Amino acid sequence: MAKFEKLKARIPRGFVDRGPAEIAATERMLAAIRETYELYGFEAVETPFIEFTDALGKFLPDQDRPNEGVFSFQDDDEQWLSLRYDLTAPLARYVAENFDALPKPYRSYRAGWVFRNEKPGPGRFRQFMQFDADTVGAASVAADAEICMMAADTLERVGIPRADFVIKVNNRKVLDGVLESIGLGGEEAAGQRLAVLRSIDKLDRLGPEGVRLLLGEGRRDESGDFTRGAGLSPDAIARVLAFTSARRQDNAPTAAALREVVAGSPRGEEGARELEEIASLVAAAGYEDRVVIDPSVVRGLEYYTGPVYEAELTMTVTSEDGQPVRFGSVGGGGRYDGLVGRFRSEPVPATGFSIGVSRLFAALQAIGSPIVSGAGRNGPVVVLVMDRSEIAAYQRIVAALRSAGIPAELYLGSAGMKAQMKYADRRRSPCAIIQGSDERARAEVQIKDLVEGARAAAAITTNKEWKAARPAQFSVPEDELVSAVRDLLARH
RNA sequence: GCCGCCGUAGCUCAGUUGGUUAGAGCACCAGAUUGUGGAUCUGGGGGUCCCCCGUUCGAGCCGGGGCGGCGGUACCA
Repeated sequence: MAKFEKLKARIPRGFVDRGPAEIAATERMLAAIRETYELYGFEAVETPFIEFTDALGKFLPDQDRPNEGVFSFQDDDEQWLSLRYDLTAPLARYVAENFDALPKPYRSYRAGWVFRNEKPGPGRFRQFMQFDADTVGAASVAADAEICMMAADTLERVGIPRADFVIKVNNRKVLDGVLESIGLGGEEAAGQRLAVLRSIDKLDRLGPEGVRLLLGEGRRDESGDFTRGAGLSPDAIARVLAFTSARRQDNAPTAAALREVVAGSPRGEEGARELEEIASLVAAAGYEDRVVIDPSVVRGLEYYTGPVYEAELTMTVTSEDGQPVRFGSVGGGGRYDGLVGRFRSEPVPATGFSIGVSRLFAALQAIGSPIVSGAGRNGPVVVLVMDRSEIAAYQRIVAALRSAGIPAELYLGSAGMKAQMKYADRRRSPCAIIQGSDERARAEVQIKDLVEGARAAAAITTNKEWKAARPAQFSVPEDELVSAVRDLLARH
């Protein structure tokens, strides 16, 4: 009866639990990213998970669908609050609110969880972590170039070889120039412009032919679903596709080709000039092999106003089931000159970059980067309980280990010795401490080296032998316990 | 949102044309060993066969609806 009323233990979809191994590995990766950002002179800042909904640039939720895309709720004074869905909008709020107190340009980084109320997919969750760095108050493309180079350094620092990634750079102004040239310049074409940008954004997944369909009439996918196209003429489609494939062997010829494509559009020409400048800064610093102008990069977000970047992993890895897997983008960013200005009367230029922590982590695991695949840490030394009446004595042993800085715990369960050994094994304990009445009478303790013991077990076949051998177990006087354990830890 | 595939033990799955009390491997627990993690052997716990309705003498299996998972696609401020 009561059985059927039990709550079912389950996690909401799009959310995941993480165990100690993954947490430790992620911490190592985050530390490497942080070191790189700090090397470039960025400083930490932290903002809360929750902001006023309007500060995030989101329209207020309406009655029918209060959580469309973002998790939102009303405070007791009726004001709408939301869980942040990226780290950029909260930064803009922070900078605007503390404008006078911050040095300009303001260079800051932050890592944190963000939330999106969307359908989860492979590698897409409703809670995930981003690690951002932004420069606020610098209009110069030198700031953009620096962010790109830092992104490259970061990927290298976490263990991705130079040959296996590329930081792609494009410029929204150039895109605008192209759109202008095919007659999509005016206000009334805004919707169509967006459709074109979205189509281009799918180049890596659908290829030029898929994008051609999306730019024109529309496309039917394998599942039979139909996506309406942008409705461009064949001529306009050809121009857009020509633009996206304008990438050349090196940055200089690519920039020259782009300048040609946007000739006549002042905004487009400005964008091309900016890309040329970024290219020369990148070349001067020796990053021209990793930071590459690529006109196919768009980035879906509307708030970008100038250069946009995307960090892409180029290597293929074979997955568990033998399928080749491409990782693609693990981060991106761009210039968003209008975002802080929403809160202030004067315009505030800003540019920044965001790493998708979970995706980068998955990629690092797949390529076996030592930063995430290093052997799991040892657990604590486990002190076994042989006589329940002697708990105080065991507690003294644990305390002695702890005060020597050695992680240790008293077994607090109720099982017998065999189960306690299994417990220690499962905790990845380096050793177990055993003191029964015999040892106590002699003021000794047994130390069982579980790491060495596991090694010895391989050669033992019968249980009788195993028991008789008591591999890797030795006895020491109580007052030598700490130094003996310390020696043991030093060996493993 | 739309399209497709799939829901049987903690996990991976088997389950005959609809027919008694639904199985296996792994995992878990215990014993063989008053006090020793592996291996081996023996035993044990664990299932509203996703849910509801229907067809039937009888449903894990057939039909309808729902829910959930996975994949694709769209959206992603």
